[in-house]
Amino acid sequence: MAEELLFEDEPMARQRLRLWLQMLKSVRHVEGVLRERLREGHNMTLSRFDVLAALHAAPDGMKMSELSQHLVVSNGNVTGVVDRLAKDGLVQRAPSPHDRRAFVVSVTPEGREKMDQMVREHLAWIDSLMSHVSEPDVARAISVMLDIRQKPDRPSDT
Amino acid sequence: MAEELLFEDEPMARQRLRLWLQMLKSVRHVEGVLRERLREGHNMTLSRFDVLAALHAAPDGMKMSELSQHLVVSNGNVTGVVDRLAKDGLVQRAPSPHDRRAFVVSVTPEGREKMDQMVREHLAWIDSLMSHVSEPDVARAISVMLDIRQKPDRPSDT
DNA sequence: TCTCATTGTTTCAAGTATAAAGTTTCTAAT
DNA sequence: ATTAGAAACTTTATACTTGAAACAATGAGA
Repeated sequence: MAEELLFEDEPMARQRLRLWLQMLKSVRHVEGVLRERLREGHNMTLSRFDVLAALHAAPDGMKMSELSQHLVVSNGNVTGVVDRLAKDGLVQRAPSPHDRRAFVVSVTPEGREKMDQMVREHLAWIDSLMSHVSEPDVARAISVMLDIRQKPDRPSDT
Repeated sequence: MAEELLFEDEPMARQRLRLWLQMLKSVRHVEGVLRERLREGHNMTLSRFDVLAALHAAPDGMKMSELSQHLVVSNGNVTGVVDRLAKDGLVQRAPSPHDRRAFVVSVTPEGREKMDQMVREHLAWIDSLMSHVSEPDVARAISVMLDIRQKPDRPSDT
């Protein structure tokens, strides 16, 4: 079988692949650092923190489905993490007043108190981990991340 | 307790946090697409693919520990994934000639044949998913990802 | 040679994650 | 008012992932 032509510009494709691999590595690196510090300092896991942080920033709570979309994880995942957080008294589920299928999850006072401090530390950790990234590079990288989530216009994508 | 001064430049810290959150979302988005396509098209999971791809690019194989460092995952994780890949006949473990504690893992002929095609498709998927990111932005973003993994020089980091 | 901290790997328990299937409720169009 | 389809959520099975503990092998220094 002859070599098929799959790419208009293969060097460009390879460069994009390089970016993808570097993104993966950097995300895993930062996650590792965060995981360790949350565990050591707060007896907290990263996925619990992610859920708590989203709720901490949402004064009126969020629906389960809003949480899973915001965090880009499955519904079943959110169900499990919220279950554990609720068992620890850090979040609470309330029936949605408008939709009897839905729940509004929110941080409890205890959870909020814990998070006020943790969110602050987390911000400092991220700032420090990214201290080598300059202001214009941060802005540019944010816009690249947003571009990646645009729908692709290439035919090879469904 | 009075508000402590934790940041020289809090707006900059918040901007870096924004970047971090966007990185997380984009990585999870791309992972979701890759996961689905690998499952539908090749009955393959993403973590198995990641290991296979690393080995596919390493003609002489890799040690377990090299794999876990390269992929930024734990040793125990690699042990499990390699076990499953070996059971499926896609990779093989050989004792290291230089170190009796170590194994050299490599792709089997069957694994290589499968991967030759899959790697090509994977490249096309990534290229398509990132088609909105221009050449200079890709280059810049790669360098940002590398910067993130430099040791931080700020005091708040251990 | 002995010793001992380190390295390479596996094992295990607990937690995280997905996909698919199931339940209930909602909505829109008859 | 009925009904079909979609949406919100949970449940289940399976797989992944980590951190810590265990073990053997290494290597550097006494």
